[in-house]
Amino acid sequence: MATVTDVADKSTLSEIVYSAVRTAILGGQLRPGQRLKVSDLAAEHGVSVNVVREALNRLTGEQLARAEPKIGFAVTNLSLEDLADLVAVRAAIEGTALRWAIRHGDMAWESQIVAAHYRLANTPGEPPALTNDWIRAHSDFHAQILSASGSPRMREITRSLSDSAEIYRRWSLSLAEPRRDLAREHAELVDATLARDAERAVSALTAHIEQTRNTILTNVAADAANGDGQAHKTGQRPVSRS
Amino acid sequence: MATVTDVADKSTLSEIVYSAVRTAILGGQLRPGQRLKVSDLAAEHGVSVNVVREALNRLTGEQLARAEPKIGFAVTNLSLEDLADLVAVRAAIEGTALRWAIRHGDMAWESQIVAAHYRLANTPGEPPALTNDWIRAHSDFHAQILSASGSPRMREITRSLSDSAEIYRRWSLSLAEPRRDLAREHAELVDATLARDAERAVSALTAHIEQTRNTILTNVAADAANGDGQAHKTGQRPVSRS
DNA sequence: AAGAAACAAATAATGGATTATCTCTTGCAT
DNA sequence: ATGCAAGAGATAATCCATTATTTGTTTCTT
Repeated sequence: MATVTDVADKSTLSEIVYSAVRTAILGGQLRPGQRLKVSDLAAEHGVSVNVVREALNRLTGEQLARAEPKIGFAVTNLSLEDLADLVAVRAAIEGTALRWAIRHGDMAWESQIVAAHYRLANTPGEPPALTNDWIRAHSDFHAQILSASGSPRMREITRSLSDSAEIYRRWSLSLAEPRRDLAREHAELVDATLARDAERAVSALTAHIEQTRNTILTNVAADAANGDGQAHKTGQRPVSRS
Repeated sequence: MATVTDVADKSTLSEIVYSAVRTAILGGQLRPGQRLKVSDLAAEHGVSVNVVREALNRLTGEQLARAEPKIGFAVTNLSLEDLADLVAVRAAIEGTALRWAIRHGDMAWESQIVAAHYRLANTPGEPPALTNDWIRAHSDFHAQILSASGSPRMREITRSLSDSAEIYRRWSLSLAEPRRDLAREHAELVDATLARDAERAVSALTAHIEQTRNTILTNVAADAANGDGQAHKTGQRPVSRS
């Protein structure tokens, strides 16, 4: 990580650290469950511990991190239960947002979808390679589709859910990726959305979201079958076995 | 506010301050848009500025407060646009949560609804009086109804939306309250929910939520008709007129 | 060998001082 | 009377030292 002094910015130091740590969490450099040591982060970013604590408290408010008194901070952990919950909630809420977008969206919105889909389809790095560029294009694609919901609060909620999904995707990065026609899934979603067919669009979105979960669950099962050796190799195992 | 040293607790000081400020925001003592002066809060709570800054950063992560670099923190502001958005989002998302609860809920859940409804119906302080006890009982009532959704994330999202609604309710506290049969609205919601009639229950919930908005909007219109004199009397006017 | 206790090292949490910036007030120019 | 600039006061943001607590290691006991 670049130290803060390398970055020309008008924000406070704590906002800079907040953004950097947030990016590191979403990007997988900071793993779910990983302890966030204030003094280490302060040294890395060249700031004092208070600045880091402020940033981590803000991430705690966003639930990307957890604060435990006297123990410190850690990246919020993953679990299979939470993944199932996330998928169900995403399908429901993003389905609603998509319906709203289809109802409210205009031509500009449609053109943004087409453009985002074009970018996604032409960005290398689709799973299992999974580059940062592809993840960003994928995120943007989904955000654009929901962007005409007309609801700032819905946008914030779906953004937060999408962030969580990204963390799960990052976590499964090191696992084998079953074959899957992502491009067809995306195209179907775009097609239904541009056709203003809410039922079909929501069905496509739901299937897409649930397929991602299935992919991760399949990977977890495969990982468990490989035994402890591989689990150790992939770092701290974030998924509860209870 | 009690100073921190008066409170016997195992939490960190910053968590104690976070809770106190959060309660003050939700309770209306800290008004929407109000500046949160770090040194004043530190003096009130008998802690250092760093502790307060940590607490305020966490509230910022939760969007109950906003941080503006070099300017400081303020309670998140209200607007008519946001109120409309909040109501639409609540109706949609709580409707989904209610459907899930009706699908998953058991006898224990039903008994909790009946109990919470009983408490609400027998707690004095219904609008326009609007006591803390009534607000708490009302909050609990709604939370219990959704509690069997089986989704921790849905619970968190609806809790956050409910908090926002409470701030809007608090803000409208000083305004006249049109007549409304709240008891009937609540009873209808309980009746439909216990009957496991999802359509009717969601319809009742939506109507209830939207009626609250209508109440607030009516109050705003009445307040505007009263002119600037009364606006000054009720303190800082939080609603944008743009 | 396993468990408990003692000790050392690392880390969390906080207070208070310092510096930078913003806000408010006063004085001057038009 | 109005607007702008300068100065004072208030506040935001950060640093660093200190204290308390947790974690890890070593030693002792059974």
